[in-house]
Amino acid sequence: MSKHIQAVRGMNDILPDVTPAWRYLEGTVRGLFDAYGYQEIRMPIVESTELFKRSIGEVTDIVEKEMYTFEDRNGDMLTLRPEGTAGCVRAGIQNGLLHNQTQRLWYSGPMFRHERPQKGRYRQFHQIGVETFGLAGPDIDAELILMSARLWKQLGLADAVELQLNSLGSSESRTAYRAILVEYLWHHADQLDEDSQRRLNSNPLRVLDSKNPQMQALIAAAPKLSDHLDAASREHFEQLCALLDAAGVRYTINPCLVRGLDYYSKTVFEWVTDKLGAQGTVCAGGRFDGLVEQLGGRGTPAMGFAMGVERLIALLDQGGIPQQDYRPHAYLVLLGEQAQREGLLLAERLRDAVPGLRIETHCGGGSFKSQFKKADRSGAPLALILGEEECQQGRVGIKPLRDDGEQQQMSHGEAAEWLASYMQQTND
RNA sequence: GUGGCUGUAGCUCAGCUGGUUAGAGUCCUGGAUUGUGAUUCCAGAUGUCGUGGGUUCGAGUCCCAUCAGCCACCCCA
Repeated sequence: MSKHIQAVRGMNDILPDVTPAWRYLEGTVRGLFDAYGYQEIRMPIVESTELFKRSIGEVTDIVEKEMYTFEDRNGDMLTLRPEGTAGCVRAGIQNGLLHNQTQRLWYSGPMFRHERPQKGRYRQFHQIGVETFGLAGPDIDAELILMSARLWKQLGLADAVELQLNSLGSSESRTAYRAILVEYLWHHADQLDEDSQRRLNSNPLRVLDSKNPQMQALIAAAPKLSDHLDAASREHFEQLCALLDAAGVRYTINPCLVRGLDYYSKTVFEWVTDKLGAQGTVCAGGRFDGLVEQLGGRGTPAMGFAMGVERLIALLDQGGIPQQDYRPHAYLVLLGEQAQREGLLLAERLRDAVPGLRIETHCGGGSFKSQFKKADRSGAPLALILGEEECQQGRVGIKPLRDDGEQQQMSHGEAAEWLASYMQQTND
């Protein structure tokens, strides 16, 4: 084993047995975004380290100890993106997409964080994300949540996830509350556990989210974020809730829901599941009205979310995905030298004549017996047979492998028609 | 970064308190059928027992280190 080079820890191969699930998810998501008028954007995987420091926050875990950062040959510090929002905002500013206009964008791709791998958590993982720009109201917040809710319905996951919602207030009121909270916690520093003492510096609001039972009394007595919301944020949040109520989307208001990235303000939300162990957040996002300006653009309201693809795939695996059939319709079996020469050409002609037809051509010779075995394994419902006899007569055999229909011989032209009508009958 | 559990054929696993040439199922290949698959029967192929050290007359089995996987903490999608 040591002679073999292994994949880098926490970076997984996505093998053919799961790629159908990935395609199903990606296809469904694309259709969903089209239905809401969102446009795709693709950003580089590598960005300046500075971008993430300025957006995610210098003292967050992500920036302090989880980024894959390296020096480029010319001395620039670069980082494999740990999330998508920063790059999306950068791309928007750089290309003038955010200047005095509205954008609804989506992206998907790999992200990198150097964490200890665990169920639902990998060093290379995939996110599908959505960002909107130039829209300040609770209506866009609601649209994003409705869109995600529709996705769960389409994927058959509606019963597996639940929505948690909170408001952090404007960046000003959040900052003010943060100071009040820090002061409170500072006064009780002796009662803080080790994690919370660390969070006091990095992300004090996260102390409220502690799972430690011994911290609960202290947390319960702490000043409440909701009591320190500015009036505009409170109204924004109430309107969002009303929109969700009207749409019949159920949610739980979780006053401890805080999110780890510095740029969030006002609305934050998470879709969580109890079916994936410790990494239960499947989709999360929020408003980041200050980020565009922070990255050098003109002040622009923004709201987005990201989904963890591996986690969604894991959920889909539990519920079973619809039979998306990428298997061939027909497996072409070839016996004899002439057939081996003509087989590839016959397959090409059939693909020309019958759009959408999936044919797997046998390569590499072997007995009829072994070829039929492979035909069976391929999952194809039909075997096409080209042997010496068929070659001489200019014909081809078609044998159903999944029902007890008779094997038939026909001309190549007839075979094309037969296959076309077969595909129509089976609605494929 | 911290802790617990696990590493034996491509895959799923057995291998008792250390004792000769390391096993099963599956998969793969060939045959029983000179041109017909999933069943059955027969035969065959495949392992540096994760890696490196140590203890021992002898290590898959015990000890240490290391790497990887899983789970939890932490973090977060």
